[in-house]
Amino acid sequence: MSTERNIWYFEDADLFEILCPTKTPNLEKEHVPGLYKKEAFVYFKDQSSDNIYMVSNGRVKIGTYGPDGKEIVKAILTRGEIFGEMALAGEDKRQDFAQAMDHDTRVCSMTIEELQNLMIDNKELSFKILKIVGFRLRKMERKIESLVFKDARTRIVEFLREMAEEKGQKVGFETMIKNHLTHKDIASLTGTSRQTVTTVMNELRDNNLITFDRRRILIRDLEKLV
Amino acid sequence: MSTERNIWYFEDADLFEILCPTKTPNLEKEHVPGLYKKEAFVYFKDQSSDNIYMVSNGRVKIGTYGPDGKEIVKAILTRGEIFGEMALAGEDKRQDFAQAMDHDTRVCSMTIEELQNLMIDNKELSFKILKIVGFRLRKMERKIESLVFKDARTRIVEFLREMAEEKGQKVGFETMIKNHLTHKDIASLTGTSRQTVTTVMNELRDNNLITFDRRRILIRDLEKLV
DNA sequence: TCTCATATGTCGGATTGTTGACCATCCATA
DNA sequence: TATGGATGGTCAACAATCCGACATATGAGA
Repeated sequence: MSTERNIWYFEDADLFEILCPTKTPNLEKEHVPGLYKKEAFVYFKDQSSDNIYMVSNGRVKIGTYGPDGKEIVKAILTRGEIFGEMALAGEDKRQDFAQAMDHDTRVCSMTIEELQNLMIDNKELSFKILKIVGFRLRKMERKIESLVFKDARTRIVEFLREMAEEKGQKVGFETMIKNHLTHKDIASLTGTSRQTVTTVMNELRDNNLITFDRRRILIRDLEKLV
Repeated sequence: MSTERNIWYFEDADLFEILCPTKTPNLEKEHVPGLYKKEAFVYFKDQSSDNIYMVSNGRVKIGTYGPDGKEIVKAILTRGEIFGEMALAGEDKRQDFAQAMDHDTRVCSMTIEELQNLMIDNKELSFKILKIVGFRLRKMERKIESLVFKDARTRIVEFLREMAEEKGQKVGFETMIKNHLTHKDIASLTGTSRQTVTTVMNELRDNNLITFDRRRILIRDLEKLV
C-alpha cells in the first residue's frame, strides 16, 4: 500500500493537458481536436494502429463486429477518457472501431511515436499509462467473471450500478445518469438481448427502484438497487 | 499472429534473464526460485500485491472465487509465463489467487519496487512490460467476445485450438498438448459446465478430430478442428 | 495389491434467455 | 405538422445448456 503511494507519487502528469493542451496554445496548430459528426468513425476495424486518443466532447463508441456482422459494443466513452491506447501496447491493426455518437464529438489525438518519445523522458507518464492499461484489464476481468457467473438480470443491474458510480450525478439518495443509452446498447454491453434489457428495466421501474426516459436514468437509491 | 508471437518470444527471453537469472550467479542469494508443492499457494486472494512472478517449472493456476465460493480458473501458466503483473499496474490487493498445480513447481519473483527501479533505468523494459499487459488485455477481449457470441461447443473447440497453438507440439499434421487439464478446469476456463466439456470432447473424438487420455490431448489436424 | 478420492461418462428434467413477431411510441427532419 | 425510421414493450415458442443424479474408470498412496 505504501508502495502504491510511492508509485503514484510522481504521477502528476496530467494526461488531459498532454493530449488536449488547451492552456498552452504555443503549438496550437497541432492540437486542434478532431471534430466528428454523429456516426462518423474515428477509426475502423483493421486500420493500422498509430494514434492514441482522448475524448474532449461528446461520446465515442468502441466496438467490433461478431461473426454474423452484428455489432458488439465494448465501451462508451465520455470526456476525459482515453482510447486507442492498445496501439502503445503492441497492437498492429485496430481490433475495434471507434465511432462518434453525438453530433459535436471532439477527440484529441497524438501519434504513438510522439507519446513514446514523451514517455522516454517522462517516467511518471509511463507509469500512468501502465496504470490506465492495468485499470482496463481489471475492468475486463470483472466483466468476464460477470459473464461467466451471473445471470442476465444481475449483469444488467450491475451495469447500471457501475454506470451510476462512474458517470452518475448524485442528488441526495438519487443518482442520475445522463447520456442515455438505447436498450440495444445496454444489451450489447452486458451480453444480453434487447428484449431482456427492456423487461428487466421495466421490472426495476415497477419496483420503484429506478425511473427512466429516453435520455436519462434515475436511480432512486443505489444501496437498494439489487 | 506471427508478429504477435515474435514480439512475445523475443522479449520473453530478456525478462526471463531478469527474473530468473540462472546464468549470472553473482547475486544468487536473491535469486533462488521459490519452490512450491502441489496445491500450495504462491499468493492468496486479497493478499497485498507486491511481487511479480515468473513460472520457472511446473504449472501455476490463476483463479478466483465466485459469489457461491466456486472456483473460477482464469489461466494456467507454464514455464516462462509471467503472473502477478497487475501489481505493477496499480493493483493494491490480489484479485486472484495463484496456486501451484504440480509437485515441483518453481517460481521466480521480484518485488515491484525492484522492478520499478529497473524500469526507470531501462526504457525498453518499460515498453516490454506495457506490451505484456497489452497482450493480456487483447487476450481477455477475445475471451469476452467469445463468451458473448459463441455457444459452449464453439468456445471449447476454440480453447483447444488456442492451447494447441500456444503450447502444443507439432508432429506432422498432428498437435499434441501435454499437461492435461481436467474437464472441470476446461469448463472453468471456457465458462461452461463439466458435463458439456465431456460431451463435446467425446463428440470430437467420435468424429476422429482428436484423441485424448488423462494426460494429453492429440489434435489430428488443427485445420480440420472446427 | 487394495482402496478410496477424484475424474469421466451419460441421462432427463428444469431453466434461462434468445429469437422472431408484432404493435406502440417517439422524434428528427422534410 | 406529417411521416418514416429508430426505439421500446410484450408475448409465445424454442433451443441451449445447466444441474442433479448416478454409474464407471482411473491412479496415487497406504
